[in-house]
Amino acid sequence: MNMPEFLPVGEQLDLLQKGAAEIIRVSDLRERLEESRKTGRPLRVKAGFDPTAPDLHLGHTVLMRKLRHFQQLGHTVIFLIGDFTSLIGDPTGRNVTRKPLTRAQIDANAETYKQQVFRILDAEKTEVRYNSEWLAQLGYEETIRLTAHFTVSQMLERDEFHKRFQEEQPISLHELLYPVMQGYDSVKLECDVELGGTDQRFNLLCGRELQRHYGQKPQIVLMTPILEGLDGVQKMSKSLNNAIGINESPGEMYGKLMSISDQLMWSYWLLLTDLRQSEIDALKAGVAAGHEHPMAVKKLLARTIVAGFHGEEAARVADENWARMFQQKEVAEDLEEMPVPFAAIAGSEPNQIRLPKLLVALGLAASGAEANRKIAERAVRIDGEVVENMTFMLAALPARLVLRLGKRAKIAIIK
RNA sequence: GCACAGGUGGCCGAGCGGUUAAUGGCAGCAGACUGUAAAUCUGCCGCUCCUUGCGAGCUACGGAGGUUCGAAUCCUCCCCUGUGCACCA
Repeated sequence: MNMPEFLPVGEQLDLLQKGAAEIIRVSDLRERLEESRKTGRPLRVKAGFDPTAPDLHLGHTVLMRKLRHFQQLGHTVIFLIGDFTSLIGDPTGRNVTRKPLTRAQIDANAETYKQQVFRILDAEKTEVRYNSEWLAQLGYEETIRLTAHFTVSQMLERDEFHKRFQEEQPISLHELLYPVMQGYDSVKLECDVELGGTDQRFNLLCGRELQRHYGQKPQIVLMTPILEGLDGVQKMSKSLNNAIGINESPGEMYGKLMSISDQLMWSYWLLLTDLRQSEIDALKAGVAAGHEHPMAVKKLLARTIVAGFHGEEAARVADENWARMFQQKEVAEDLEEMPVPFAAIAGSEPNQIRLPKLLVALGLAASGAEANRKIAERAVRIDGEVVENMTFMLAALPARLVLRLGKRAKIAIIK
């Protein structure tokens, strides 16, 4: 009989508490960890994900990293895919109720989700579950019993609902059911711990409530902070256009990380790297005292995070390219090349091309009208030279042009 | 179901018959300055076309019709949201 070995509880807590916004409650977690160590039973730790937006960004990884910490300590991590929830249509996000996804979309999204998640979690040690396993079978009768555990005013206490109610914004009835369903997941999975962002607070607590009703010990709730996006103000989100996707190229990731403010850098260190709190504090003190240049510390941050997703070598290259492009104002070595058929951008004369069309084809401008404006604003360069005209004469055909609009640049191969 | 208040560009929010692609603010993009930072200042900020001009055309103020030389603005119907009423007749 060999029981799994667990680290002393104090050490486990140390890792688990790093970067956690709130734990309800720490004393319960300590107790549960002690019990687990004594009996050799790993804790069951759940986090749920709705496979609605299959592209993960660094904001999601804050939670994933915390899950990994549990995994590293030998506990069981349950990656719960909220397929049933998204089948109905996820109401989060206070504007419109999202349109329900089809089964095929959900499956496809769940697949890409898993691929991305397992860049952080150990696939072998992760229990993947779908909440349709039990939710799809719930009849109306059982649903009524479930919802009877909560009152309307309890539900309206949830900040999101409360706010909408105050602002006279619509709240659909089914949206009130979400916390209930999520809580029921915890019951079915017999969770010891559930992780979520601080925005999930209400839902997480519903799990505790329901577990009590079902005679289970209420789960411990660990909330991770919401990572601020590149603007340093709003939460990182793809739709707010302030996100760094985990599938982005090393160069883009590095560049975006360098664009964050000095102040924001510290929470990125805390939430996105494995550096210990004491080490972060030391860096911070160094910057404050003036022996460390903030840019150097930020470069190290960017390099560390990029290395985590793409490896040391890619991070080194990204680092060099960034310096070349922005510090020495040259063109990076590995700019993306894009083939563009001449016919699509041809002007009225032979070998003449229309630049707005080229910029759109390269994805540097969203529309021809925008490209026009940017050229007029002298924001576009070809091979380093500011563009003065809307058209450009090619010397020969195939041509290779380095196009730059603001901080982004691409190489067009025109055939 | 009835009554009332609303539905304007990514968001908030003016305009309530005519130089209105539609005042402001936020967000965004670019330029200057920098450490590609942040802050600040300046410009831009519906789409298409070219002869890039203070050019031409198209589309837009929930939807569909209508009135008018002319409508985001007036009328009709419809859709959507919020609030109130609802029993004791």
